Amino acid sequence: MPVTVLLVDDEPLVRAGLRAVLEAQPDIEVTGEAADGAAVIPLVRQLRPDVVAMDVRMPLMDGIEATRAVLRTVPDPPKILVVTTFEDDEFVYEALRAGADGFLLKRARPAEIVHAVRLAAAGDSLLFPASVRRLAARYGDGGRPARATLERARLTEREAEVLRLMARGLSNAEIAARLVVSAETVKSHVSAVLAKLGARDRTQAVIAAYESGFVEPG
Amino acid sequence: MPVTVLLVDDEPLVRAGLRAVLEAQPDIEVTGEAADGAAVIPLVRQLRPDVVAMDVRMPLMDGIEATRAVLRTVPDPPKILVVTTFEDDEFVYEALRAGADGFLLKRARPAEIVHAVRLAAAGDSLLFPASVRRLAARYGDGGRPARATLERARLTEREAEVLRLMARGLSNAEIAARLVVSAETVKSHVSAVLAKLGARDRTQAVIAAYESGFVEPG
DNA sequence: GATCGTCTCCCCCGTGCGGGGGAGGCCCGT
DNA sequence: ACGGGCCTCCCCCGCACGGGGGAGACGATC
Repeated sequence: MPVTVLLVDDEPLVRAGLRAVLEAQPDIEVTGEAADGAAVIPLVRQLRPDVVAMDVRMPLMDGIEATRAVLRTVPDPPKILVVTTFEDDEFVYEALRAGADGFLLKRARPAEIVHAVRLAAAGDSLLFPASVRRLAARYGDGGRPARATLERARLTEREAEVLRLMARGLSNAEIAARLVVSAETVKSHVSAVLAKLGARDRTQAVIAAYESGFVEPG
Repeated sequence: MPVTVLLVDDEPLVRAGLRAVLEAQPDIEVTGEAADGAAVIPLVRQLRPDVVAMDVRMPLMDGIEATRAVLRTVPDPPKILVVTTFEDDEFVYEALRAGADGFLLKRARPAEIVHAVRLAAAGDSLLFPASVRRLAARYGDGGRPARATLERARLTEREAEVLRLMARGLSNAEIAARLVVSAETVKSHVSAVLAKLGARDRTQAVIAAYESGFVEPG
């Protein structure tokens, strides 16, 4: 049986885009749409979708409020994916606390969006971008347990941290300042990252980070 | 024969939405897509669409610049509809001055979007929302540039080519070999790219390329 | 004709980067 | 208790990188 999805966004164009992307998949079915969070609860009760794609910024009731409302009042609630334009740490944490299961970045490629919906439907809540995991780890009780392991590479924790900062354009000196270690230490980590990724320089490493999904655009 | 449309927006989701809305019409055909204004001119020359749906906010080259560039360099140019999220007076007036033929508001209903495209294709340029006419009336014949628009990243053909190769991890020497020019020439282009993108080094430039959709993962 | 933008090539020069090698402290697991 | 990752820091060194200049050739535009 297919994964059923409810779309909640005040912009018809975004709804149309999500519908087009999702309905291209044989195993995903968009069973309803809503233009505001205020309309979500009755629709969820009626349609009982597996996943709700929820915009954050809506006129009457925003996505955070609506997420809280659904999770508070609906028994056996659907997975909720928050649709965002930017990775805003502030509101990402709000959504996390409200109980959202993941994010759909508007900048993401269709395949990634489809993937996120499938993951959410399967109960897998590992689809948070890096910033969310950082926040979840930092704030602790935010909701889901934080994911520490990154199986994508055999990078150590520290090396992954360094790679993330490299992928944000920081120099070795800036990374050192950020991590409060010496520049020599950063150089060691960078060299290790390059060796493990088979990259010749930091640029190739960053490319690998993007291509592997280790970091995501947006 | 159908109305042909080129979609230019850095968000794949918006492109998918426009495509879904427009292709539902038998007399409208989406013949191409681009993720940044920098890619528009060659595409317009190649596809010769009737209408271009142009986003305003794009990383490398914004919709205003791209609109100017198209109208300045392409003979018998297409009608250009600027896609906006909000009715931003600033953008609206800039777009107007750049020569845009109309607007597509993301909040608009599909029928209105379709209507706007048909009107534009028919050469009717009366499809500005009320705010635009207000502005046009207020500023009259335009006694201002006012805000000196800082030169946005407007990459030349060659620079874009170099950036693409940078984003594939090539060194200056390798790019030189690929393009059959000297390494000095490549250095010149790289410096120009860095300056235009506001990047400090090639790594930051590559990051910008990914974040803007100028290159895409996978 | 003059001007502008683009592409091409060259110089010097400082430095950030990355390789190679080594080393001490720490917490694991066996 | 011992080895093995991991993180940390240090040395030397070569070089690609990038900035700041300048300049000639070509085409398009004015």
